[in-house]
Amino acid sequence: MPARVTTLKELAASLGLSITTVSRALAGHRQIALKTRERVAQAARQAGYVPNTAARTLVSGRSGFVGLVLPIRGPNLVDSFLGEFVTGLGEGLVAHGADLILATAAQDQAELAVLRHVVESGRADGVVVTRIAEVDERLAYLRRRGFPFVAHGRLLDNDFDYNWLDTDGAHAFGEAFDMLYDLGHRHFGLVTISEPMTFRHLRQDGLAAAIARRGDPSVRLDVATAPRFDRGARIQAVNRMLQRPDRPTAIVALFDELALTVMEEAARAGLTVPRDLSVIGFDNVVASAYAPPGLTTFDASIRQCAREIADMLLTVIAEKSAAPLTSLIRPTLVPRASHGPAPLTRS
Amino acid sequence: MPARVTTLKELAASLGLSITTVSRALAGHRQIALKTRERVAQAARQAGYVPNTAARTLVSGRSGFVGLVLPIRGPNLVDSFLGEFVTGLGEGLVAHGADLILATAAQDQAELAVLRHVVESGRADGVVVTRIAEVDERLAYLRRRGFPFVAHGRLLDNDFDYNWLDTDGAHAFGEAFDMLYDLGHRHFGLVTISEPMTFRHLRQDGLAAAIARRGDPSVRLDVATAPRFDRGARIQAVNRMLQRPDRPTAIVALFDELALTVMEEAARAGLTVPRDLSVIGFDNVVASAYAPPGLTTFDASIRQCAREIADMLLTVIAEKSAAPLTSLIRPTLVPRASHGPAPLTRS
DNA sequence: TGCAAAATTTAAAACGTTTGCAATTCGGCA
DNA sequence: TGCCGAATTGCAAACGTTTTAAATTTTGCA
Repeated sequence: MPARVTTLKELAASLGLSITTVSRALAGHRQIALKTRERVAQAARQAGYVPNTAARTLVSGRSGFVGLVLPIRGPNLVDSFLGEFVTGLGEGLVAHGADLILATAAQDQAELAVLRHVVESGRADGVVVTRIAEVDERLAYLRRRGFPFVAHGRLLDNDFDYNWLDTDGAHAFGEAFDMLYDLGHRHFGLVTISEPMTFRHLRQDGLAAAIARRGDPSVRLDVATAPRFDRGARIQAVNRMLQRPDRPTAIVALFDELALTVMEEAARAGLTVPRDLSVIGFDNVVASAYAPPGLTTFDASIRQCAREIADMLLTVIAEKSAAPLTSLIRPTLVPRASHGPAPLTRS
Repeated sequence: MPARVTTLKELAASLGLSITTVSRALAGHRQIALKTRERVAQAARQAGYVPNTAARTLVSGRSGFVGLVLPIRGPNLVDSFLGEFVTGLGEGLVAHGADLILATAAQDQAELAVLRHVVESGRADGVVVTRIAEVDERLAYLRRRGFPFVAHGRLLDNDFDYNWLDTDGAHAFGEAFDMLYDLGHRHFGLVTISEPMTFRHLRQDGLAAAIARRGDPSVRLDVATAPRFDRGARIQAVNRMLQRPDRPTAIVALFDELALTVMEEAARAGLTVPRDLSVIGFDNVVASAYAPPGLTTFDASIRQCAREIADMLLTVIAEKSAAPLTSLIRPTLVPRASHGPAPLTRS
């Protein structure tokens, strides 16, 4: 109720004890008499005492925070990734009394600089790194620095060990291929992005591996690439693929947003999904359930992954053990209505 | 590059200066010789010096953080609200060198307790409060405590002054009514929630006011209410409204999620939107663009609002002036294909 | 050259907590 | 009653920074 915060000194004075004793009593040290501990706990509760984070951090070297550098985003979010991710992290952290710090990278500012600032200022005991790039200076920095972190995603080469959790996109894309192949499709399209993120390789490689496994030389794969945030270019790339006389009968998109574009453009081109064209996405964004005829996609359960990432990170922070934690989550197929048998005839 | 952080003491020692001088030089105090300031800045840059947040906070009493208590959410997020809101806050904060702290309320934990903890621990210089309830103990606490905050949303009664930013839902719902009335609709339905949030009143009152303004006694309004997170109950409530022989010809939903349910159930009941039924939502979630035939709704530009909230809060923190800041943002109509003329005949 | 004023730098306290070590109190036994 | 060890409590340092007040150096002018 008071306008000022209660401090340990005040609490100690009101109890006629030393600061040391009160501090220890609240921490539950057994060397403090049980009766004293109870008396202190009672007084602290009544006074609404909450220890000052800055002071505690300063002396203990632990802030109780985990950092996340906010991905710089385009003008419009089209999915709930960030919300789910942050919610999941929060859920995982709160179980251990930790909280989340969100550091935003300003427009002109490199994400690495923000990360460095978070780390060097001692704001956080560990960080989560998302959207892993092919050459990721953030991971290199954190490793050099010996700072606890967990990556959401992976590097392509495993030059060094680190903690990561990734969605098994390779497996999903293989599964998508197998399903489509069994439905008679032989001519495939992949819509991907030009940004150097590792997940595009992992997923594309998973697709290629599944094709190779099948060993059918009649299988063909076309690839369309466009910048992630350039909607115009994306539409162009999709249309180039759709309007060729020998267009694919099945298109796999790197993620739902691209798949939705494919469905929109297919409709505009007079194609009926899935009769003329099968489309499969990845992420299971909310809109994928609403976009007619309902997009078949994979659910990566972001929130759940984030929760596990939080757990991993807290483990890493607690015991700076050498053994790197890794986790590969298999996404689940969400079969809706955008895939079907390959069209029988083709000119 | 070093594994340990650089401290002010080390920096001072390496420069042959006192800690005081280095601190002041970095802060840009004019009393320090220009040449010294430059020399210090150079050395700090090279050493990668970043001041320790805990120490700075402890002595200055300012953490440079703004707090947000994460709304406890149901198992599945259906929109990107949180992501947009957090992004907007981050954008607003980073311009002033502030960052965001996200505190999650555990399942069984009251949001107020988490808020109290954030405030009393000195983690944050101010907080943002969302989802204002009819009787909101958080606002009461913050006011009693004299702690800087900005509310996203408003209380119904203006017993005391506080800083808020709200979307003008009342105006939007009035606008929706006017548009539908002019299209010939006379029988309206409102789908709302049972949770005691103030925005449902503000929007419903806006609708009622518009009806009253029109002064047409033939206008009729039915209201369906269901718990926010109980999908089953919501569907039931919607169907009760839809399956009455004299169902409304136009339904306004408190927000898009409800409107999407209305459209789904209407389709299931064999009704064609907008021929048989007009539907209007609020929020402009991504799915509303994809749900056939395209939901007419209002865009509240969450991200923009959040950015302004951040600005307001930083102002409040900087100058604890008495004048309360308030801002009422008018949402823009996003006309899509879910509204149209009232059906001509009715049994 | 000397002295006051201006310019520049520094010592030390403070912020609120944790913790190593020392001091005090207590109970039991001779 | 006196003493020892165990139980309990307290002193003081430390964490890294900002800031007040004071000390030191430099400059300008007689």
